[in-house]
Amino acid sequence: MEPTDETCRQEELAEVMRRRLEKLEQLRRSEEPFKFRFSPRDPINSLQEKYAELPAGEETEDVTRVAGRIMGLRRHGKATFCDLVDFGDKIQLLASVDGLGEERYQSFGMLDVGDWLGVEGTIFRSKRGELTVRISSYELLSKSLRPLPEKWHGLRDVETRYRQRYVDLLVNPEVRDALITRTRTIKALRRFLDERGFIEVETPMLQPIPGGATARPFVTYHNALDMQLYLRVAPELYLKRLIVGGLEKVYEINRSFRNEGISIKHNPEFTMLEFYWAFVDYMDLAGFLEEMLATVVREVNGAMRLEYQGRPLEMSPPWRRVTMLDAVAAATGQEISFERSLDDLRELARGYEVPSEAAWGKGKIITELFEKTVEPTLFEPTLVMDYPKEVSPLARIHRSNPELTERFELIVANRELANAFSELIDPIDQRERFNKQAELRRQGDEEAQFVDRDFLRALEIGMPPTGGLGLGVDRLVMLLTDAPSIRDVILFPHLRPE
RNA sequence: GCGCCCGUAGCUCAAUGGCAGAGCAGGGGACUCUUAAUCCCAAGGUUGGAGGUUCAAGUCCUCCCGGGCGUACCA
Repeated sequence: MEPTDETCRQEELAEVMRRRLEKLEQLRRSEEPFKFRFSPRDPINSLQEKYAELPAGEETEDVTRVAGRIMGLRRHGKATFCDLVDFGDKIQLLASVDGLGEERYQSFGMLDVGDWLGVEGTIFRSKRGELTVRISSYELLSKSLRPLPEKWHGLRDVETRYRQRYVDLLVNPEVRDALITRTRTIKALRRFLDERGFIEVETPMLQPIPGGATARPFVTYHNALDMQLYLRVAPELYLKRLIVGGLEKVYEINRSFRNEGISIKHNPEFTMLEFYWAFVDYMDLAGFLEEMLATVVREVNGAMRLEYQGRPLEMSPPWRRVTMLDAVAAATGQEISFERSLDDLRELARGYEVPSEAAWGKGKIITELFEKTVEPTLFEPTLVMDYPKEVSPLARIHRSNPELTERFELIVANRELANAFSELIDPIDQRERFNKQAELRRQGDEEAQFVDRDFLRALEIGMPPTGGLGLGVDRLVMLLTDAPSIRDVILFPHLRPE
């Protein structure tokens, strides 16, 4: 983009901007309109706290320096009230001929809503009860050239909110609140794991073989190495290598990328927590997950009861546990087991508008039936236990049923929030599972997993019994912020270029 | 991908197929405790883009661009 062209075009289009550019030029003749610093200063929230008890109409001699963005101007001839905001906190300023003198008051009139301003003055509380700084001196810190959205209705246009998140953040406080809830959630997760001896690590996002999830990857290219690379769909296989390497408790909170459709629940890049813990199995993980989320919800939300999209959502453990087979049996009123024939199950699935593909086995059909008939009914937290082997190529075979794995998912508000299993540590079995996936891939399944020979080599070195868990952080934050869309908890959701 | 809906001034929104409007912001003026300040005046538009139907299109039709929701794939 050519800045001059863009500026000229704007000049023709927007009178507001043309006038501000003129002001800027005029200012440049007497001062630098983009200052280097304004320090020291008092944060506005600290002043609001310090003077919370100051009664209306009461003056102080206390001198303060504050800096922030002008979010409102109310001019009354020889006095002007001004709303100044820093980090979301507001304080009122009073500029007057009395306080500034004719000349400085005159040039105060050059300021616009949106400008960054630094002032010095004394604190008082106005007759109407507003904490106010009586300005004795001020300086423009940075000139704003574009107008902000209307003060009352704000910025509503969804597209503009996503594209110009910097404006959205200024005028829609709930965006800032959601962002803060997000960082508090992630900090609470970190603290919980750190306190229990987990080590945070970072593993490759650029991977020669994308593994750890059944999903289509993004493809990219490394010039110097002349090779294709993939953006990771999960950190799983690398974290498990670390377990092999003797790091017995590891976790990573970071982005993964999946080349799939965008929806209210899906962004192409999303944040996942994955942790791996040696010597425990999936039953241990189930209890640990309950404790972890209970702790996080209590820390971030205060109470264990949330409200999500108009419905009460009780997060207190213990959560309901049900096996996938029992859940599907209950939903269909039929006995669900691997004793039934493939055709039989296929016929049943058809009855629920689940058209099964030729390559699907019994496990896949049952899982699809689950997603169609059960998942939409699970609002309160539910641990769905024992997923079929066919759809779980990295999970260990169930100790009491070879068709199943020791795997559970946590479903909350009709969506998958976490996924965990007793890890498959048998290299011979893992090789067979990879080969099966490779076969599906040859048959055209683009989401089937790749054979990762180095990962197999790691398993052959020897991996201890391990439990591993992945948690969708964005989705957890959605619950905690009552957000209908994942875009509400991601600062810059993916959009097509303007 | 597919289906439905939306796109009008900087922002928020109006306008039976019949002269494109309002509030806020911005401009000029009055005003020294206001806070959605108030009052007076003036200005602001290629109705997302390109075609078409019509005496006449913001409005109807086709295509394109962007967005939202649903659906499919998935966490």
